[in-house]
Amino acid sequence: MRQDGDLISRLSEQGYRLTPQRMLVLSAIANSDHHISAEEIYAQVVAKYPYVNISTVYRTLDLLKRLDLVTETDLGGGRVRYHPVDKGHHHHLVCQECGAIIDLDESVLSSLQSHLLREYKFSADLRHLAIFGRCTNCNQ
Amino acid sequence: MRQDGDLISRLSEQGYRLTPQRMLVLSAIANSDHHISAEEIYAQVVAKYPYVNISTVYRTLDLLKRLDLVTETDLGGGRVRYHPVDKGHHHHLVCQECGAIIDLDESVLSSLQSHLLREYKFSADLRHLAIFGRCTNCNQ
DNA sequence: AAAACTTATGCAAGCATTTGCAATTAAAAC
DNA sequence: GTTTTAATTGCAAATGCTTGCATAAGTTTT
Ligand SMILES: [Zn+2]
Ligand SMILES: [Zn+2]
Ligand SMILES: [Zn+2]
Ligand SMILES: [Zn+2]
Repeated sequence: MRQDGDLISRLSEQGYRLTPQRMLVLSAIANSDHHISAEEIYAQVVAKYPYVNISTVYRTLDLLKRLDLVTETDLGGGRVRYHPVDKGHHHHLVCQECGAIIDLDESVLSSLQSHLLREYKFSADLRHLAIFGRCTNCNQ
Repeated sequence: MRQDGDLISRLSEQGYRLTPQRMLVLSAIANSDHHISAEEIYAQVVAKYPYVNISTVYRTLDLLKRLDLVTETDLGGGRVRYHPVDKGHHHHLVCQECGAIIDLDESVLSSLQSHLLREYKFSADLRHLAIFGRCTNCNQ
């Protein structure tokens, strides 16, 4: 289990207030090793501090995205999932049929990244992508 | 302006009913050359047939996706957009800062596609993708 | 330490999309 | 051509997420 200290210090360095709500959201993200959803974060936060509103959770997530501290990825299942950037970059293949998720090293997309930068001068945000499709089993 | 005949015949070939609602949704998609949203489709449909519900539009879009006749792509702006598959494959680079959209030939992702198939036996659905990031102007 | 200003939160309403269910419509069986 | 069965729709409610606005909490200025 990791500390959430680095996330928290990054926040205060940038001049944002360290409210109890924000600390709890940060904690929930930093201490989760899978890809956590807003509702899971909210449940953890509310357990310790009952008067938090889910919109505060979403606003904190928004802030963390802007500061490049967490990524937001649609892995299917109707809700978006969050992951701390400093826990390492990778991607996922998501089977639309059975829901299976295959993990991918970040290097798989690095040649695409540099191609887009070279040919289109476009700096693509490919930090934590989900690519949908069909796995072997489900592809007939 | 294209005919919607091919979309319609594909539907009936597969044993689905050609209800007025479906015909109007199909028409709206086939006759739009940009990437049309559910609400734009709904507006066009309602103009000709006032008693249609937006959930029917969404259900028809769902059907068309399952039959591989339209793609659904998030190009930003808070609503998803639809495009007929038979109007040609391509992709987009979407600037998160200014909203600019750069068009991409489908070939840009074909080596990724074959890499994923070869190495992971995963058949990725890369028919109409939006890649987010920053354009030259907005990248400092 | 008040006053003035800024930031962050809670609440309620809103938005895009989905879902459950009962009513309608069409196709199939008799 | 009725009855039976299946597909499709409309409606209302639900879901995940966002936004506007007034209150609250924290900072800065005086
Ligand atoms: Zn991941
Ligand atoms: Zn699968
Ligand atoms: Zn397109
Ligand atoms: Zn831009």
